[in-house]
Formats: sequence, structure tokens, C-alpha cells
Amino acid sequence: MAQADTQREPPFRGRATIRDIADLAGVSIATVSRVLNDRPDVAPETRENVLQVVREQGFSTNRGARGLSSGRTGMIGLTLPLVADAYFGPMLSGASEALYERDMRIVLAPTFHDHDREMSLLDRLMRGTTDGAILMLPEESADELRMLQRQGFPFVVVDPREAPPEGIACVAAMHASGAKQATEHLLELGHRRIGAIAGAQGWYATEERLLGFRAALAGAGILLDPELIVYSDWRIPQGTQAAEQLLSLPDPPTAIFGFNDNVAIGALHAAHARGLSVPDDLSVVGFDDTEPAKIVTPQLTSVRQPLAEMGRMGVSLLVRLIEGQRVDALRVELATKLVVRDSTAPPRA
Amino acid sequence: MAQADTQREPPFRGRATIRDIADLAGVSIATVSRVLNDRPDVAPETRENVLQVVREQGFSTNRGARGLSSGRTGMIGLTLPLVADAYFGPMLSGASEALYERDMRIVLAPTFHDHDREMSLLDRLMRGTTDGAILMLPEESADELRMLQRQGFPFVVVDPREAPPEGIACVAAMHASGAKQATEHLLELGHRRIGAIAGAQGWYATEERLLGFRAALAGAGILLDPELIVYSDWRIPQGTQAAEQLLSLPDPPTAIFGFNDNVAIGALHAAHARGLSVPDDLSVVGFDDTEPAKIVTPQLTSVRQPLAEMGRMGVSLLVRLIEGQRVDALRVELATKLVVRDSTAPPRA
DNA sequence: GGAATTGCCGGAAACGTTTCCGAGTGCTTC
DNA sequence: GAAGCACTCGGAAACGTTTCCGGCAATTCC
Repeated sequence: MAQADTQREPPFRGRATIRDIADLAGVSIATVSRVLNDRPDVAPETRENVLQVVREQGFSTNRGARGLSSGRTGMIGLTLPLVADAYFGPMLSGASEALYERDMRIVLAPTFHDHDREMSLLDRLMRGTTDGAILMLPEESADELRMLQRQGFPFVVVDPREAPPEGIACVAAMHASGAKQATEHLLELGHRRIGAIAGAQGWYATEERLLGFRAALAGAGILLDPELIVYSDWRIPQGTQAAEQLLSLPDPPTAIFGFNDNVAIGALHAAHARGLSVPDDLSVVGFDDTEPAKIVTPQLTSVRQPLAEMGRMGVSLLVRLIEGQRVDALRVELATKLVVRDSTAPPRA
Repeated sequence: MAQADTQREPPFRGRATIRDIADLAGVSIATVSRVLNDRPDVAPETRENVLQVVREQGFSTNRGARGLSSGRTGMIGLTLPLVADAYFGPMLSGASEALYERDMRIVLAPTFHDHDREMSLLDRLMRGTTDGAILMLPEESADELRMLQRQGFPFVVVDPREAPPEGIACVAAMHASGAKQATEHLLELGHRRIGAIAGAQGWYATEERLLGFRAALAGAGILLDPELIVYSDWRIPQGTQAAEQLLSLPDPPTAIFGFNDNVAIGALHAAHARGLSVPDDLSVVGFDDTEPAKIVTPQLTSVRQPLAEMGRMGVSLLVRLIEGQRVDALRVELATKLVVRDSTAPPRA
């Protein structure tokens, strides 16, 4: 049916342009442009006629040309450290879905953790090609971000690495609240000595989650043993290593709170290697609730971050920014929620 | 240093254009264009002078305009079913890396498995915006692909769903060989009753892997019990279900070969639920060797598919297609290789 | 019944590039 | 010493849109 015979002449070489459509429909290109963009000032009959020809010819407007002419390309740039990742994947997915609904497209720019100038280089390249950008876990400092902003390029940062600077659109998760929930869950189960495998030092997520962890402990009247906190690089091997360090303590913890799923899974491996049973001998909680949390055995209790929703929300903010609408809430925080699975239980008596 | 003072006037409103650069450098825009595109016919001195101004102004050429004028946008479209996925992630990653090296960009178009027209709609939209496309596991039939090709749009399919049609650029993995290796590994360990959790029926990958599976069995003089093959939708829950079915057989298999990691992990779960120990009571092999294979306990023996390399190779083919170079090998198959981990062992005596 | 308004539409100038064509140098060559 | 060539460069026409501005009809208003 897509191949239905074209009623009118099927002429012109190559791809149809707005000019061809105009000729075929017997109107001017201005009119065609108007119907294509749902502008007023077109008679219903004319509009329908043009649309008919458009359908027949399978025409779609050249976005490059539109971008040149109107200044709006309908594409937005998206940078992130990694694309093949259980954490960034859902964010990207959420963003691309939201963009798709708006008939916009994503120009992907993975930075592969090239701290130096990768990022600034990338979005420099992007200007003129995109209408704005979403920066996921940007490498850039607050100063650099502010500079970008001063140049009038619309962007929003999703999941900031540092504390998000004032006046920059930003979506994050409620780290502290999530960490508090997780810790309280462990507390309620009866754990008193709880180890934490934190993330990288200085990161916003690390600091905030530490805050929540401490708050919960304080609420239970427990004072924190500094030995029970060890930092990591967020990755599995360091999680394993950190857990080993924790479990080698003279008075080892009965539960471990990993600041993301990776390090929690690392802890699972460490326990397994020691012949410790989870959750009987050791409880483990993760953070993020990424896909791996569900496939690991035992399934991991974890704090759910609405990753896809963060991507969508980023798009939502960005679009409003681009359209010049006033955005009242430049900074949005999405709720986190503990998901209890099989890796947590009361401590052994 | 990126902020070094601009020696010359820092004029013009907004973003610098090639016109501004030309004025600043005291040459014509044609000359600027030539140096920007590394064309000959520019005096070394002039070239250096222009480059200097370009650097000072942080100029980068407007890709939209370039696309309009030259017909080459430097962007390529990439469609895939899912972006947040352990299987497609690495492919996407490899492709984006390869594109980055060529100073090209990816326009992402996830189809979210919308079989109907999503795809055709998407790349229709892409024309005029992109120079070509990479189709990962396309929903489209061979006929539709051929039609696309006839329209002169360069594209390559990576990981075809059906047997790849003649004359279409395509990169795949050596499914049969990998499946044969996996099965032989099990046979060498002494297994004689081996169950298979196949993928979706009719898929290229499924059929090819079945071929390898059968070949290995035949090589060992074992004739296949049809009960030992059950199809799935490639996903974990159906893997679990299929494994349960297999393990409930009067004479259950001592090893299970999952046609991807998902269903193998599903089998792991089923074994765990039955109190069966892997690999002591049951050996399990997966396929793809995605990230989850490494984090699951026990770590999964799996057939490695060079996912990222497939993405890169796709780009390589596509670029040659776009540049109109003759590509001799339109169809490339990448080797697979068994990675032995902890989920396989000799059967219990 | 003329003037003002409204509804539709076309002409044409942008938008920022690339590229073809030709022109001006300064050298070689016979 | 004129002709030819190689090397550089600039002018200008595209590329496919959007959008401003103005024009013509048909309607409405006093």
C-alpha cells in the first residue's frame, strides 16, 4: 500500500523537494511550507490537497534545510560517559523516547570518560547542528557550565557530578532520601554494624548518599565507626575489594550498603568467595536498581532511581528552555524508593 | 587557555559564520571553505592564517548548511530495537566510537520494537538529514530492505533478523561455529544429554545456532531428542520457563545450552529454584557473552560475540558505501569464541 | 456603495555552506 | 619576448527550507 500508484505524474529526479510538491499541487512553496508546519492562513481545501500530494510522494521535509532557514534543527545533542551501561542505558532510553514523541532526534556523543576536552569539544561541534543539549553526568566543572550557558546555548544537566550550580537546569535523584531508606531498612532488620561502600569521593551522589546514611544511623542512636566507610570508583572490582576490607575487620559488619549496584554486586562476589551466604551471613543493599540487580543471585535489594524518567524529565526541561518558555523549577529532584528483594535479612543471632 | 584573548576584534553577534572568519582573515569565504575541508589550492601561509582565526573564534562549520550545500551531512542514522540493553549497548558503543573517529555523528532512532512502520517511518524521516544508516536487527523484511536500497539510500544491516538478502551490506556473527564450539565443550566434559533453549523460531540466529548445535551432536554420534529443544523469546523469564520444562523431563538433561545469555541466566534461576547446584548438578552455557554473564554467580560460560566490533565494522562498510567505493565483501561474518567460566563442569557420576 | 477588514496566497530574501568557473599573478619555455 | 602553465584566490550560483511582506478577492461594516 505504501507503493500505491501515484495518481499524478511521478516526475523529478531523485528525492522530492517542497518545490516539486508545490508544482504538483499547483500552489506556491510558501503554501506548502505552511501546511507542512500546521500554520494558519491556508484554506482547508488547499491544505488537504497539498497533504494528498505529500502522501503520494512520500515526501518529508529536509531537516537540514529547515534548520538552516529557521534556526531550529529538531535535533538535540546528548553527551554521556558511556552508552553500553546498565546505568546510562535507561536514561538514554527515556530521553530518546521523550524526544521521539516530540518528533525530535538525538545526536549521540559518548565521551568515553575523556575528561580533558572531549566534552567541550563535542558540544562545540554540536552547536549549529542541534537546538540544545542534554549533558548526562558531565565532566565539566560548574564554571565551564556557566560559561556554556552564557553563550546562550540551551542545555540541561542530568545527574550532575558535582553539586549543581545555581541557575542551571538540572535533574537529579533524591540521593539522601534513598540512602536513608536503605539504611533504615537494614536497621529495622536488626543490623547494628553496617558497612558502606561509598562511591568516588567528592561526587555529588556520594556526598548526598553519605548524608542519608549518617542521618539514618544517627536516628537509631548509632555513632558511625569511620572504619566502616570505604570509598570506591563505583565499579565491581573495587566493590569486591572494599567488601573484603570491610569483612576483614576485627569486628566485621553484618550488612553492607553499596552506593551503587556495581559495588554491591562486588560485595556479593566477595561474600561468595569467602563462603559467606547472602543474606544469611551478610545482608547487602545496592543503589540505582539497574538491570543486574535483578539477575544476580540472590536478587539484590536496591534503591530504585527512576533513570528513564530522569532522561524524560531532562528532555521536558530542555524543550521548554529551547522554546524560550519560563521554567519555574530549574532544578528538579526525582524520588527514589527502596525495592526489597532477597539480599537482605535479619543478622544471624 | 581555551579562554586566551582573541588577538583580533571579537565582533559579530551570536555565532561566528564562515563569512566572519573570512572577513577576519582577510580572505574570501571560498578560501575559508577550502582550508576547512583540507582542499588543495591554498597557499600554506594563507591556510595557517585562516586556521589561526578559526581557532581564536572557536569556529566550527554548520553541519546543516554543509549538508544542504554538499549533500553530505556527516551524520548517519542508527536504528535498533532497544538502547538500554546489554546486547545492543556494546554494538551501539562500537559504532559510535568508529563514527567519532571519522568525525561523524550518530542520529539515534530506537524503534522500541514497534514492528509495523516505525522503522520505515524513521529512516524516511532521516533522509536528507543523514548520509546513510546502520540498521541493527531491523524489523524490515528482505523485500522492504531491497526497496530501500533501490532508492539509493546507503545502509548496512548489522545482525540481521532473517537470512541476509543478496546484495545488501551486512555484518553478522558466526552463529553456527559458536554454537558448535559450545556444544563440543559440553560433550568434552562428558555430557550426553544436552538441552537447548533456542531463540525465537525463524530468526536467523536461532536457525544458524541450531545448525551448529546439531552438527556437534552428530559429530559425537549422538542423535538429537526433539524434546530437548525448546524455543523462547530470548528473554530471562522464558529461559526460566524453558529450563523448568527441560528439567521436568523423565530423563532430564545434565547440561543446558541457552541460545543467548538471557535464557541461560533464566536457566540459572530455574536451577537455583530447584535447589540444583550449577555446575555440579547442571552445566549451563550461554551465548553472546554480554556483561551479565560476568556478574551472575556462577559466572557464565558463554560464546563471545564481538558486539562492539560488529558495530565498528558496520560503520566501516557504511562509510565505504557512502563514499561510493567499491566494497568487495558486502557480507562479513565475525568470528565467535567460547569463553569458559564457572557454569560448566563434568556431569555428576 | 465605498471603505475597512479578513482570509488566502505568492514573491523573494534570507540561512551558512560548497563548488564551479574564471581571473590574476609569477615562472618557465621556446 | 610572447605564449603557456601552475598556483592562488574570489565571485556567484546553488542546496531546500522558513518567513516577512504585500496583494488580491470576498466579506463585513457604517
